[in-house]
Amino acid sequence: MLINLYSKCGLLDSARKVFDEMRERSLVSWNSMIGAYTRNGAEQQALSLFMNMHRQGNPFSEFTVSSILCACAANRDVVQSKQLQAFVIKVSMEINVFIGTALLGVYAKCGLIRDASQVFESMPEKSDVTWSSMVAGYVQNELYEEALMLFHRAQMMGLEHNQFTISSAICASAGVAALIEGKQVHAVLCKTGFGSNSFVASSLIDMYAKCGTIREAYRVFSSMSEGENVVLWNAMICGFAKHAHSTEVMILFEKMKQLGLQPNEVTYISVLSACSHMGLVEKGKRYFDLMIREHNVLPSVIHYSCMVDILGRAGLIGEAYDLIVRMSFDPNASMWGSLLASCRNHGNLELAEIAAKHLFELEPDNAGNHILLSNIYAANKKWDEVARTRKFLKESEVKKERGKSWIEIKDKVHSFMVGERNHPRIADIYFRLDNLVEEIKKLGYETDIKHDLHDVEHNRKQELLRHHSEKLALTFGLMCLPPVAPIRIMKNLRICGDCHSFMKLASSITEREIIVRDAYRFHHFRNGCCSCGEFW
DNA sequence: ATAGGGTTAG
Repeated sequence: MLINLYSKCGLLDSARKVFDEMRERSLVSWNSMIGAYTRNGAEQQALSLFMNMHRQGNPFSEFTVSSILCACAANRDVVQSKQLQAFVIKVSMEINVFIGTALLGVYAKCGLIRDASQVFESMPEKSDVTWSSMVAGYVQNELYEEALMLFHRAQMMGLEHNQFTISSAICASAGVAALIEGKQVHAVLCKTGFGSNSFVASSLIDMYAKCGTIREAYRVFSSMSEGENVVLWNAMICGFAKHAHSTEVMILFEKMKQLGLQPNEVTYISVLSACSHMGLVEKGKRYFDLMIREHNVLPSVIHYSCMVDILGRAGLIGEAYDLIVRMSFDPNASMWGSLLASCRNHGNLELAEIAAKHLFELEPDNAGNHILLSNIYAANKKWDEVARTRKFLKESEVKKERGKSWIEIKDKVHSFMVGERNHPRIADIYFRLDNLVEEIKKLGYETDIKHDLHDVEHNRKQELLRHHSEKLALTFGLMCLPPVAPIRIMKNLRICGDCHSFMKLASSITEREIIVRDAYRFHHFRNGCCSCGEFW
């Protein structure tokens, strides 16, 4: 059929011309044309053609409805997806596998994951696509644990995994940053032979990088033929950037250009963020220029955000502010946040107040911004302002997110929070941590309270800082892991300066490699030094 | 004949 031939080549206009010139149109002709629009990203045309079809009194089938559901998924419209389900039930099509699968996909894409899972569980017949759609749906909604549970459930039912379920499960492992899960899925993958699939491989690279095992990520990358897939390269470059391996970022970037691969907007995000983490101002400016002039990539708000970060961290705060004002986008919270942090590090009160004013509007519930500004006031000895912030925070509902760290030991994840004593071996952990602190003090370490953002009294502050969650996780790692194993700790917030100094000294005194992933990136501590070179 | 999954991003 000509319509399908044209639509497979992406020639929608030609397909439509054939459709319009047909003297008689069967149900299949209508379905083919609607499907052609849906598959080629022309969802609105698919919908309006369906309206025409319906208005002219033509009958429709399950084929028509599943295409329409797929077209509507792109709209991510909550009300519309509910209406669609009502429609599906009205025309008694809910037991069709294709329709059920498409419907759960629509719900998942709208964020209605409970509805998606209800559709999934109530389907009398499920195909492999139904299973992979549901696993993917959980991943899209950041419910990684549930995605992995469903993946394992499929396996236990004796269903065979395909590249779709596997790549989603790998993404889920990356999402929880749990190496043990990721390795399990990788083992499943090895038995299937989908390892050369680029979707699978790029999520695998990303997973290993996010789990703190950058060498393993590189091994996967090297095992792939040097094809022309930009996403594979982006995943690897991004991994190196997260791990502060900026030399490797630059090398891979040059190598991909040599191979004739065009870096795209994602490549440049990683390259620029590598520059920002390493304090490479001139290089950053050069790449920003190269991106526009040589690779025709229009800088997005994210690229500008990276540049603001590069300039601000280097102390060029005025220049960073000018860039925010000059660009044609509305500045976002992360940009103002980056500027505010730079103002604190380089002591610029005037721009700090401007950045904070915007942040308070954009993120009224983020207590961290208020505390950051208050710290800047304190550094400038503006005690009235400090007291005002303190009072505001006490009276308002805004709370700082609590620090949490976790570590994988064998097949279990152990998590720690300041002030919480839920862990079965907590007394022992505190005892050993206090000993470690005493040892490290002999090397000249002093608890440094200026890094702490808690709004509490000073002596209490010192006590909390002493037991920050990453220190608890480290102590537990030292207690449980074999002497040569690197200690990998994950943390939900940015690591504070005190813990950073602490980790450096701890890596030297214990002769261990310590890897801490904070909210932004990885720090590799070894022999008293950190890979971030104090830029973070 | 015509239908429903998956990758990288501050």
